[in-house]
Amino acid sequence: MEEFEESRVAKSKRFAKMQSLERYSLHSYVFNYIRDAILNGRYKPGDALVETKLADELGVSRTPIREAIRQLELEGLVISIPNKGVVVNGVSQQDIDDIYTIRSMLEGLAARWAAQRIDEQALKELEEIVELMEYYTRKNDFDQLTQLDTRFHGVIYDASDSKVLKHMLDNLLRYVERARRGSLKVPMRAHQSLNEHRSIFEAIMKRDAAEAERLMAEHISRAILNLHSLTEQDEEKD
Amino acid sequence: MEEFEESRVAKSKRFAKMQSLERYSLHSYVFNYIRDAILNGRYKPGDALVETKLADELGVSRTPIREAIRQLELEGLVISIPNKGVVVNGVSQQDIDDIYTIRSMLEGLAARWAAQRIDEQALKELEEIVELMEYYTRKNDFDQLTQLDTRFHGVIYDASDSKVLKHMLDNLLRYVERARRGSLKVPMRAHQSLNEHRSIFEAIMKRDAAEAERLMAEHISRAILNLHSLTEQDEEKD
DNA sequence: GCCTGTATAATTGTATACAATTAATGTGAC
DNA sequence: GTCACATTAATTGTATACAATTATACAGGC
Repeated sequence: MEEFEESRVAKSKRFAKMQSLERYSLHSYVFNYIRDAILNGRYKPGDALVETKLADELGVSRTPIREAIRQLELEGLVISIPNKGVVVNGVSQQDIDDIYTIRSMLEGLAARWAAQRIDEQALKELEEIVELMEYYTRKNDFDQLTQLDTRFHGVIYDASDSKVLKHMLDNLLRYVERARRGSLKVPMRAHQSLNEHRSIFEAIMKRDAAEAERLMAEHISRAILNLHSLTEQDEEKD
Repeated sequence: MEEFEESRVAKSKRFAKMQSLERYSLHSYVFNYIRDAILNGRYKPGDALVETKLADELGVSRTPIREAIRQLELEGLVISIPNKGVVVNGVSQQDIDDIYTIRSMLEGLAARWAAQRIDEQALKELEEIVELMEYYTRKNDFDQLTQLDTRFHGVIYDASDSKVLKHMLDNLLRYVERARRGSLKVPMRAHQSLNEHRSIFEAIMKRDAAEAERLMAEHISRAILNLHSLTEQDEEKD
């Protein structure tokens, strides 16, 4: 009896370690695991997700697996057929293109509202970010630039002061995260991107909502164009 | 032993009855139940959602409750703090306004893509819907009109041929469902709405994507304006 | 062969048991 | 009184047990 108890404790310790720093609950860990697997193409569209197999694979019980699957279902990453199972839905290139089109509109809206509502402190933060972007663009530090890009847009989301808009944009970003990472890793695009960020910042500073919206929408559209030229190059290389 | 078994069977029969025609799983039933309670204001922002209490209230175990809560969390309707609990987030009037603004953009995009991609069959279906709308507008049958409105937009979502756009619009519609129901229940608005629907249909038929987008965006914007004038009237009444 | 029904296995759906964490309650020192 | 600390209760997190449904395999009839 005693041994059994201890083995359970040891088991739970093992997970605490596995999750390392993250003290989140298992279902969020499972959610991220499966989501990444789908977004990275390890789980392919049409693949069946069997709860017991996932539970074995991740070393957890079915309960957190199910919780995660219910969330993936809502995100549209999997499709669940009651009493039968769930299959991976995946994200096609067409989906990513659509997301960028949608993002360009919604980011534009965020910039418009931000221009109307931003306070001095957030404005100052934006300015700092742009300055740091200049610095790291000169240094070709793409990791820092990607982080700053995320922060720049994040500040604007917050400044737009719309819970729902921020929520939607956060979700969309997660979908294209992988695509985004590669996007800035081209010096020319980094320079162009810097100029666009500066223009957007200036429009917001001048409280020119229409201009901020236009520039931001263009900025996102250019990002997807850049992404296309990248993948075309990759295809040529292959 | 036998009695125990039977009581369990009886219990599950009871649920089959409770859910009546719907053969969905309990978690989806719970999800809808809590979502409606939040959207209707029965559960107010800040309220704590305790799993055991909900389980008692709905006569189910904690498992489906948890699955539903995880989904509500992703929708942003509740906020979950690990190991502490979840609190209702709710949907404010500002949120609804924001959703309409976002919807006007995304519905516009859907109309644009629909104009470019719709096939003859869907076009015919749209035409039929508009004709039925004329009929029921004359008859002042608001329930039928609301249904037709849903169908009209649904056909356009499908015709836009974008999985992600359709998914997002479906979600947005759920949020404002309650607001929408009241919207058409004013004869004048119904007539105006009919004209707008006809114009949108014609633009799509002519494959005029830009015009379809513009008209649709305006259509949704007018809906929220109409909604505002309604609530103002209500406030005057009180 | 191929349909059809039937037993069996696999899988999902739900409930419950137990562990871990957090909230509350109470008790003694000062 | 109130602070600190221990104790208990309430609640969430996870695992497991069992029920219900669906898929699979197989035998017999035609």
